[in-house]
Amino acid sequence: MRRVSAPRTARARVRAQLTTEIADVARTHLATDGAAALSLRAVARELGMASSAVYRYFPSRDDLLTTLIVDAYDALGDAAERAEAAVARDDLRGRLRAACAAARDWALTHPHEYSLLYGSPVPGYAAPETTIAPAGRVGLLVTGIVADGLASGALTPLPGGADVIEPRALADVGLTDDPTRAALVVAAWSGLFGAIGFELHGHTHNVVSDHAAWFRGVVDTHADALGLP
Amino acid sequence: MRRVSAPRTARARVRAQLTTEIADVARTHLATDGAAALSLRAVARELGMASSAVYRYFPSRDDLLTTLIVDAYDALGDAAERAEAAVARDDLRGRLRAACAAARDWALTHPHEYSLLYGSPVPGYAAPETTIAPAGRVGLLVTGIVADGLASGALTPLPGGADVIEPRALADVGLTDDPTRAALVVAAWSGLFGAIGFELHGHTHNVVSDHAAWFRGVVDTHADALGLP
DNA sequence: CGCCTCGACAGAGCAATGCTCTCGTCGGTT
DNA sequence: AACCGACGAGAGCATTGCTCTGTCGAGGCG
Repeated sequence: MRRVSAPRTARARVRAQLTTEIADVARTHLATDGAAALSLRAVARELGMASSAVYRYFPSRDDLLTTLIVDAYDALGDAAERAEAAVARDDLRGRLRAACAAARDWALTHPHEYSLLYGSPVPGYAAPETTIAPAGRVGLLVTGIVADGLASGALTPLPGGADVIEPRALADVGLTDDPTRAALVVAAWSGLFGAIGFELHGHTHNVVSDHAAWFRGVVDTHADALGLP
Repeated sequence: MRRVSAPRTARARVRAQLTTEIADVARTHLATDGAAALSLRAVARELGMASSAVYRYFPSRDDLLTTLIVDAYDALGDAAERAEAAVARDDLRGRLRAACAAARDWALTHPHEYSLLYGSPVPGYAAPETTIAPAGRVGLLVTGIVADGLASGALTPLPGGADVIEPRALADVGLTDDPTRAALVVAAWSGLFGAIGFELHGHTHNVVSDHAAWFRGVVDTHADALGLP
């Protein structure tokens, strides 16, 4: 949420304060009513200010949404990273399980925020540059687990590996010599969020009885595909 | 789209006609502008009628959306079923590949409709009963492939199988004696739409270079997990 | 210490939305 | 032929995002 690092003047300080205050109120509205119902006027009302005053802090509703999106990505990333960090480094499968379970928990506790991130994009909203870095955190986390396995020798590169993954992305995460597994990582990543989305949006209603157990199975299926011991 | 089977009177016929006409215009708006931008008034304008007149045919915007959703589910289901039907019955993996590829193609050609089905639910919109049957068609299709394999002996039931899937759903699709595989089917189903959604919503931007090949890999991973020969 | 500029805010206003209500009108039925 | 009900139009209400104009107060400069 911090917009600028050092609020020098008192003016700037109170401005930063109000900015976060607006974002906080907006976040609660988002959490209770969903993204599409997020009304700038309602936020202003709750803050006791005129709707036009909010525009001094956020040039448009989309900008407000952007900061909420970035915050949500960060919260989700934090949750997953914290859970994953608590597991022994050489327990690759355990790290994946922990990260995935934390992501699911976060999604279940923040359904509307999750939908904002991984559901249909908001109409007329084009994700700006600032969102792409936080968006990759969970993917990076999974990638890191696999990269660790390769580095320690617990995993050996898989054969094949056509040009499905961007070489640039491959190099960034140190998986240049195992592109096949990189593709599997992306598959696991998307499958993970597909499973969470299905549960969240009710597509498994009357089909899955124990969602937690089913999700664990999904994660283990991906762990098997990745060859995690 | 057909609302009632036999329009007896001329009145009923012209009514049915106008009803589908409204839905058709709404569908084009949905296809071009997305679900949230679908405006009842804009549809009425394009049809040259007062906005209030539309309410004689659809009691609310949500009802219009519901018929669009049902139609979209049916179109997606049709596409997948047609593609799958063209493959030799004993080629289980080929059938899965065909169905999945068709689903992806349909999603890429109808992104907004796809988002309406598998993206975040529209705010304040509660999916009525009528949507759940068409929604399950693609899942049923995948299930049918596995069930065929079990019936022909190409597949043998997997061990284990905790109570993760609803017994009722298990019985409905004839997978009572292979609950483990049923859970894998649901996993494949959700993973499939997770992958499509990732591609569609740009989460794999700068990561995946060849989406078609990557998607084939995802499908084959699930086919492997399901044990398809 | 006084002035003055600039940021902050409020309110009115515009175009648009979903939905309701009322009021004519025309078609099909008894 | 009379009538009843479906149909369509128009006005209206509450709401939204966003802009514009005017006013006030606090901070900086002379």
